[in-house]
Amino acid sequence: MGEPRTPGLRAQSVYRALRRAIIEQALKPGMKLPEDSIGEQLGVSRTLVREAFGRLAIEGLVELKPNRGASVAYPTLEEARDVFDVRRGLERLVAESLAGRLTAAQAAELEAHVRQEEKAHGQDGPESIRLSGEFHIKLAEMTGNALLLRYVQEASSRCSLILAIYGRPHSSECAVSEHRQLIEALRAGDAARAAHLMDHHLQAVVTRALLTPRGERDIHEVLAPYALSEGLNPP
Amino acid sequence: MGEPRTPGLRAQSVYRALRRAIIEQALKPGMKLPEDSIGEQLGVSRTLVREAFGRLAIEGLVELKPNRGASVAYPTLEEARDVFDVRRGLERLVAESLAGRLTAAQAAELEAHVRQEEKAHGQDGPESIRLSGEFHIKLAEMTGNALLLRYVQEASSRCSLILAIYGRPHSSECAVSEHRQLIEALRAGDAARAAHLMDHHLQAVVTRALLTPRGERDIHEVLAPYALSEGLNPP
DNA sequence: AGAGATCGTATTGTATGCGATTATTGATGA
DNA sequence: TCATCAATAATCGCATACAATACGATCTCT
Repeated sequence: MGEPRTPGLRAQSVYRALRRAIIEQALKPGMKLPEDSIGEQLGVSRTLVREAFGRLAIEGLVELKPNRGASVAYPTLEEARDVFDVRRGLERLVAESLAGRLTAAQAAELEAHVRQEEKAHGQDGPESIRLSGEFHIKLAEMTGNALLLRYVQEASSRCSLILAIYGRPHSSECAVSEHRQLIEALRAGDAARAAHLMDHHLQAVVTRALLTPRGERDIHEVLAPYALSEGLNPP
Repeated sequence: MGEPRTPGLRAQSVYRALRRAIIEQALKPGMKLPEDSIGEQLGVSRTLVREAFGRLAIEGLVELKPNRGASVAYPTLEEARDVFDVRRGLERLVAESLAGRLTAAQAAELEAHVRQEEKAHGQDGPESIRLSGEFHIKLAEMTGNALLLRYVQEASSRCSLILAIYGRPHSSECAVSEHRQLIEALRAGDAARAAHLMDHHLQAVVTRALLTPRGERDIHEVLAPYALSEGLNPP
């Protein structure tokens, strides 16, 4: 009836739904994802759910183990570092591509966005995080490079997952002032400075947010300190 | 009987087979890929073929149009530029990550590889192209960054496809001397110089190889000049 | 009581089937 | 002769069906 009859669209919908659910932590890292129940929940067959899992696995949002099904990814700290490193490289490229090539309209849009960020800075609900993420996506879009955009989006969503696991509770991720400086450098056409700013900005995000591992993966890691404090000797 | 009984492995095999076939141009850009016949050819059902198509589509090696099925991707020149730009950014990151961190064994491996390239330089069969591609993959592997490796591989295979379409017939892609210089900079731990060399190396690849569009997408473009020369007036 | 074997159930991997959409070919009329 | 159109065949999107595997509970034997 009201269902989308367009082919391939339902597959896309399933993918997007799961993606959002993971990023917003409705589905928590490590959580099991049975094909059956999810398909039922979403009103599609396992086929489409599997298809979505495939894409999400490639993007690093779900883990896919043979004969054991899918679960929300739980990146290790090492993987987290890798992702941030790549993201820095990609976004530096964004900055370089954009330096001196921003139209007036684009610059205005970015500044409007930053003003929004500033407004949302007080309450640190998910709003603030979402906005600072979108700033980077907007920049990537403005390069006009579709592949670059895709990679930045991918890295960005993985970062969300990572911060959900290892991030400090109330780290407001991106400092608004850093975004402002960046825009200024882009306007001035100073590619080197823009790249440098972006690099340090993302570096700062890491050190601000990604230091304290909280919430551990499995019993082992959780209990290890207790065992030690009792003089036990776990394998 | 001899078939892989391991689950998920056949899916992987289909993906790899198609991927290789595309990169080696056994399947030419633009070629239609019917699920049925390919599955039959490979001895699997359409399901697995579709799965492979999905991955390949994400990687930009096949195009997937709704209700029209899959075909080998035929990147536009603009997309080609995008891919090369991103690749440059990624490999620059590779160079920076590796500078001053190469073990003796790694350096030796790279030099051995370059010697092989030199040897194969005379005959410019697919051997030479494969080797110069593998050099870059090897570098990415040595960073130990799995995501970076994946992106470089992806960009690299897309570049193969692009060069197959737009590349000059006998451009030996990578100059061996440039690879040598790069290794030297990495050894010396000069990150800036290594990044710079990599950047210009890839830039050089583009200008050397990617200038003349040859081989057109469809009947239209192929026949247009003939039509004109005969005074015909196609729409 | 505890370790190990056995069976049942849940879930995955892959194939197949059905309806829908698109391409193609042959027929018809201007 | 060329364009238009209808019927047929090919192909796709998705759901379902079936086989294989893994997990858990019970049962047995020591």
